[in-house]
Amino acid sequence: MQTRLTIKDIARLSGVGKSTVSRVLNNESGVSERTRERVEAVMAQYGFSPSRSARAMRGQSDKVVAIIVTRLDSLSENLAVQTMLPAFYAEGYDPIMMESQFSPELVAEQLGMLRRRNIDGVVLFGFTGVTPEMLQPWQSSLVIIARDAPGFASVCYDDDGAVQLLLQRLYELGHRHIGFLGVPDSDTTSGMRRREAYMAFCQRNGVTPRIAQPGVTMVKGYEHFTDVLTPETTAVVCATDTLALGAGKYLQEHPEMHIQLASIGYTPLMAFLHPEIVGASLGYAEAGRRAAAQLMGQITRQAELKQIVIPVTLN
Amino acid sequence: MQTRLTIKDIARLSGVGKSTVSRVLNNESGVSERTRERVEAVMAQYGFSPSRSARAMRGQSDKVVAIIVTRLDSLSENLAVQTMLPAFYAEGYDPIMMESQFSPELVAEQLGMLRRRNIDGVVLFGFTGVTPEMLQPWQSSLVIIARDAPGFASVCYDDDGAVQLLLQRLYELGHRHIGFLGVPDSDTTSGMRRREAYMAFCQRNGVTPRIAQPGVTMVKGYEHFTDVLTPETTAVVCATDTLALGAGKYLQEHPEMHIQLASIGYTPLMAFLHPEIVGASLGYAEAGRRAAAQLMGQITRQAELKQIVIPVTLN
DNA sequence: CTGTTAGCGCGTTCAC
DNA sequence: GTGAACGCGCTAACAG
Repeated sequence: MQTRLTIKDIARLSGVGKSTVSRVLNNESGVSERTRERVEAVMAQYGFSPSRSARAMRGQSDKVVAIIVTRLDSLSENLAVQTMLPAFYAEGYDPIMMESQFSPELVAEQLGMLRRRNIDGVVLFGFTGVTPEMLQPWQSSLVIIARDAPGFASVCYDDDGAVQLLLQRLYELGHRHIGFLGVPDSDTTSGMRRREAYMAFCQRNGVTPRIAQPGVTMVKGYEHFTDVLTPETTAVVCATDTLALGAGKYLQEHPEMHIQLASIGYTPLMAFLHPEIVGASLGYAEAGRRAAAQLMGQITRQAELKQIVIPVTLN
Repeated sequence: MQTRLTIKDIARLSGVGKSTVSRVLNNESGVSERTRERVEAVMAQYGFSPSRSARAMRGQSDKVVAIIVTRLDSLSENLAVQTMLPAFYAEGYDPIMMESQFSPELVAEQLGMLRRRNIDGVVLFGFTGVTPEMLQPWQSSLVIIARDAPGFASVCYDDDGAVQLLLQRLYELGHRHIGFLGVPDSDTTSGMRRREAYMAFCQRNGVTPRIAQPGVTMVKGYEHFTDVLTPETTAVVCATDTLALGAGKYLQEHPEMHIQLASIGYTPLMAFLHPEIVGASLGYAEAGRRAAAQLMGQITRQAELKQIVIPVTLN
């Protein structure tokens, strides 16, 4: 591997000083149009690109951000990451990935390591157990997704709106006895918040609530589907698509039941297996875009720490 | 943010010279036990960690590797990445992620960018269209997964073995008329290779082959499932779990058919939806581990470019 | 407008 | 064994 050429070489090759090359590189003013063009031509010709490490050492930033997902095989998070990556690359930032596995301790450790590495920013997929304290050092260079924390930038999903949207649709379709298959309250957003939104709707519309919060897995959805059924029940809202898959399997095995399912989260898999389900999309892709944009704003322009809520859409 | 302390500070604080600290840092010999301990104590006390950028500038390596997945939402690839990440972190390497979206052009572009960035190594999830030529510059610091290329290190799945294992099992179960629902030959491994393995088995065992290769999606599996059926057919092998999900749905809607499904790839989703399916696991997690180990070996110890094949297991 | 100079934090000779 | 000096590629301050 031949030694890469440096800013000095470019300077020599284009007959100028190093600092002029540096100025051109950073689009600084104070360089005549002619020299700028000449230098740029030489750089292009030799395919020159400055050493990241050297710049990082002078400035502060090594232009690296971290994305901490809860689980690499979480479909929803992947959809968000998918839109994040190009956004980061477009700004010249390298995204490194980590997996928190829903462990607050692991996150604390990872954040520590990232701080020592002098990383520029972090996108963290939140979950129950991450406390504002552990995020404190990152306040100005962190965006948290799926959770909000006071004083931090965040991109959240509209749990409340999603539940309302689904219930309203079911209501319009004539359903008056609607059960709710949910996640335990220990999960703030997908658990408690969605349940509360359901209860609020019931109260407003004189619907008798019927709730079960068995867990997060397909199996739980399958086994506890009947928990939310009364003889009058004609529809059930599932708090997550995973639960909905469980419920869907139960219904498939009981074709006589004719219960309308609704679900927060609508994946291609669900569209294929259960096209009849009414689904609400939380806008993962959009969340990724917004999170990346927000973080870049904070890093490069001290943008204010906004709390963003992604609008829901019905499928 | 207060200015981080440097090797110089540590030197001053422990009453030695910079180079001694440097030696301790790199575990070099030629430092008395006493001073080493003293310096290490100081480093620990102040939580010192050397600047990556500065080291990168001196040596070659910035200790960054890239992982190029085809799609972020590919479950199989995620399982491999999941085991890769800790392996990289354990060696002090930061893994940055990219998505190729099955586009050879994109990969070429990404590899170019990575080369300019002076990245240490790449794990590439292969697919049809990536040519050895574009990988050439990376020969010594690349591991390709799911494809093999002559002269490159690779970690491959045992397509042949998986098909054989499944067919053999079905055969043992008494099935003699077994169809094959596959992926088009344009995909070398999951398409052609698996089909050929099927045909070879049929030939050896006097089974009449019955093949369809409609595509890769669930919908294709669903719509073309009947293509591989004859009145005698009692079992069907699906080349991928995605196809199997499609076929499974078809069977669920036709409970009278009683056809035994078998599939390459066995996910929790499938275990839940279709526990009756005979599945072969390709060993994604193991592949991730091996790939990371192989790459680290190549980078740090010029390990030879091995072509690794992960053994299949039956579920 | 442009070239020169001085470091950034670290690794690497060299002398001591 | 250990420290002082030098330079990596780049940016920032200062001269011209």
